[in-house]
Amino acid sequence: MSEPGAGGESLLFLTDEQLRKGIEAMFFAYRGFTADPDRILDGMHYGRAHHRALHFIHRSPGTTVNNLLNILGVTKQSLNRVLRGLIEDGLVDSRVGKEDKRERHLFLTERGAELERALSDAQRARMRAAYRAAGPAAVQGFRQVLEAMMDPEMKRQYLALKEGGV
Amino acid sequence: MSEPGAGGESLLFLTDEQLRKGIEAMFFAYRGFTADPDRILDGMHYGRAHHRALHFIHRSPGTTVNNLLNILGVTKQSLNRVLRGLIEDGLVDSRVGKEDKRERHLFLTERGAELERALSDAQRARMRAAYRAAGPAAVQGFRQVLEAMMDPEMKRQYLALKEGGV
DNA sequence: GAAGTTACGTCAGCCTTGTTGACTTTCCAA
DNA sequence: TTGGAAAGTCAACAAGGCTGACGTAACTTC
Repeated sequence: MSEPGAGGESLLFLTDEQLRKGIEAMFFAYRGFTADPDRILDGMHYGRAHHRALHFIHRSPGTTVNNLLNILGVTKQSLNRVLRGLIEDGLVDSRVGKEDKRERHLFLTERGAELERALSDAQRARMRAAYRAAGPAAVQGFRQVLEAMMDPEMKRQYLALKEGGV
Repeated sequence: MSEPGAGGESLLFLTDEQLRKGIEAMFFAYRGFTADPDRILDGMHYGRAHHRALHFIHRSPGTTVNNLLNILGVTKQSLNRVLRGLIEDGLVDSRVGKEDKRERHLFLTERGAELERALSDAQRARMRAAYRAAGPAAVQGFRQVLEAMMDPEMKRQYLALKEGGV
């Protein structure tokens, strides 16, 4: 697949200018990446943090608070606030663990799944358009660079979430 | 919802599962992307917002406040708070415009340039490592997908910042 | 020259989302 | 059985977004 090209050209390639463009591309693209969900959330008293929680609960139903904490990389107090709102509003269901009663297992309710769907539909639509515009080969490169950019621990989490093949 | 309906292989390609992986890759990679500068800023009473200001002032010395506002996409009140701190601490110099005295032109001071360098060295190091690991072809794809993900207006800004060729 | 517009700064107040610290409940192991 | 660790909750604070209102200087237009 990639072939780092022998010696010479892969050097020339990594000018500071090239790297700077990559950095700015990440900055501007991330804004686009979050723009659609943000727009939907705006007005409801929810934000990006709620979106993230919904996403990962949808993805791993029954996950514990601690689990979610590791994935999201925030403090439990911060997550708890977000979760409390979602639970009170009936978007998320929190069930005491059967094995270990200290744990809370999280699930989306009907309404929670509905909002999650709206958010991820919007985000997927943009991603789909970008993938289409760039083409399959570009997408592979995109994923490769992103994976190489993650901290090892994050990458571990990301890959563990795989479950669905490449 | 998903699955378009024509064409051959580009179909299989854009499954919701593929798109979801792309979404999660963006999420985890962005954390890595900001981790090193955040670590440096931590402890100083600065944050990511200060980093962004320093970056774009470094990049376009003499830029006006309004210019920066458009690039960063925040309100002037928000930017002003950040800028005020940087100016008071002697990292940024604000000079009244010669042509139009209403404008303020922004420059990094010696110390400002120093901090900017520390931040962008760290960020570039990670980007360089990721580029090396993924290879030249992947990098091209990476940039293509990111550009396609930007809002048109952001993309315009991003390309206008080019000045250095691809 | 007066009136309107633009660029910038600032005050006040709000919201989301991060933080730390202190606490309870539950589990487990010495 | 007791003491520590782990999971979760409550309280308070800070950063950095936001809106709205206002002031001032400088430019532009009529």
